[in-house]
Amino acid sequence: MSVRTRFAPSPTGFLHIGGARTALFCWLFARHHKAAFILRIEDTDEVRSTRESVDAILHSMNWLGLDWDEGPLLTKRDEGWDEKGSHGPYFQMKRTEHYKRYVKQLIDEGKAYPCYCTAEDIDAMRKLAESEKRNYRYDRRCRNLTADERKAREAQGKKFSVRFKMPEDGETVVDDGIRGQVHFDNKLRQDLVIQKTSGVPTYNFANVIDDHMMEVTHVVRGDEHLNNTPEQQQIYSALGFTPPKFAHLSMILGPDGAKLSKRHGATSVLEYRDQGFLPETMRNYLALLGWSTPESQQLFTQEELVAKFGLEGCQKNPATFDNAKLLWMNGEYIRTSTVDRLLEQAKPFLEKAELGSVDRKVLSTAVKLEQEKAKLLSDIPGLVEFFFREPNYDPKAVDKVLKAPGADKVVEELAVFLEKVEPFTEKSLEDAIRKFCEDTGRKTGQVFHPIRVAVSGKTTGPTLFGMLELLGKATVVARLKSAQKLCVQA
RNA sequence: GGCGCGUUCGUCUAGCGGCCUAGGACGCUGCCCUCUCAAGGCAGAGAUCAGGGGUUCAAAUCCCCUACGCGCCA
Repeated sequence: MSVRTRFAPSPTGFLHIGGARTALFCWLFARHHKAAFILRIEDTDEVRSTRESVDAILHSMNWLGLDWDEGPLLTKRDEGWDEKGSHGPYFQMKRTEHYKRYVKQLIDEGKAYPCYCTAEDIDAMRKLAESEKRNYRYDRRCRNLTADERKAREAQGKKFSVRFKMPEDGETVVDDGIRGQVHFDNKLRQDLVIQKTSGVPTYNFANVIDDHMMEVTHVVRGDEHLNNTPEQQQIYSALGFTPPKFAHLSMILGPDGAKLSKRHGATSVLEYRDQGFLPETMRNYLALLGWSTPESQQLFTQEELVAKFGLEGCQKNPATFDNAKLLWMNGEYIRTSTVDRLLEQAKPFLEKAELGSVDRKVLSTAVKLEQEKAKLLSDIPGLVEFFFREPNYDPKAVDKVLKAPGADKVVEELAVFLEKVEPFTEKSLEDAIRKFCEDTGRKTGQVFHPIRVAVSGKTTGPTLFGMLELLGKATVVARLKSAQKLCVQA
């Protein structure tokens, strides 16, 4: 049988880092096994589900390069999303008839039952248990009602939820792909609600029906679902379905050890994009959060990731998200990226800095000169800006370098000297300026630094002569001249 | 509170009974390279493997208990 797997997010918010990590692992698992990868939207939370969230999830996955074989299409139309795949629909709210059918089947077979207890009833039971210092567990008072008793309640117009009958003894063993066998004592389990009074199925039920109907063979999901798995497995067998293989991923924690959340700063995938991270960085970094190879390899191409990924390498304990390492990795990817790709990825940032329509060739060379310094795509505009407009003189740089003794003379003399350098290229500039140092008896540092600051406004920057060449003679000379007034000591 | 999961450098991790005086990566420190900044190279600090009991000739690795963290249910 062919392998099929899925990612099944609830559209109750943007795709956060934890969700993205789960999506990535599902996707890697699928691609590694050449399996079908399904994207299913679990929108049964009528209150919190939004269309914006669906959109955000779709676009986040698309940005990360996680493509799916079945599920909603990326672009939304007025009436919703078109879908692809033969096992749809892929929105749970479009599948309610199936859930109802199976709920009915379970009731008819005596494997589930209507429960007429109201929220108040449940609350009272809970309070009582608390006052008696007992653990609350639904007392199953509706489990064995006779047909007449049910009729009577319905005649009173009582609404009901539907509960699944858990076995009263024995144990349920979950054979987890990451954790191994996990044993659960059936006695201690609840009769899970599978359909709410609204008629909408609960997560744990819809999930089972869909995974079965979509012929999912492997479920890779977050740790928070491990505790629901015994109930789900019992539902599978009550329905005569073969359960899929489960694998539960550990959680991702914030720097303080608590589950990663909004108060830790950026948590949405798209926020990382907007900060200037490359999708390949996110993919690579997230893959390393809870997964590793025996060699502890750090950097992977997309293909390597797919080829090497496996559940064996997955960590059981939660991982803390580390921004410093993420940043390092992004620098790594920026450095090894082609300039063209960088330009394309940095486009929104360049446009924002009004460098969107600047000479492409100059920009390309400027980016190449500065590439190794950028940690974020959003660093790029600031690094190349001075090639296109008058520099912002950093006061510290001016104080330290231009106001240094003798700097004024250097700047003044060079404005004249560089006028004569021909051709105005990196190589001949270096030769000429070095010779200038020699002839005037100056150390190279005494000359190089003032030029740099006069021309770029900063003490840091790319290789001096390459920078001068790109700037061009006219600009260089003009800036040296205008910088002379900055050299005057107060 | 019950149940479940987890615990190796600050962080991500390697390790599946002897190769461990615990390896790699990020970060940190220093040196080298050098026109600055980066990048790169080299070196270094950093983990009594949560604690305690076993099992074994031998345990980070197997078993038990405790502590702590997290999750689910309530």
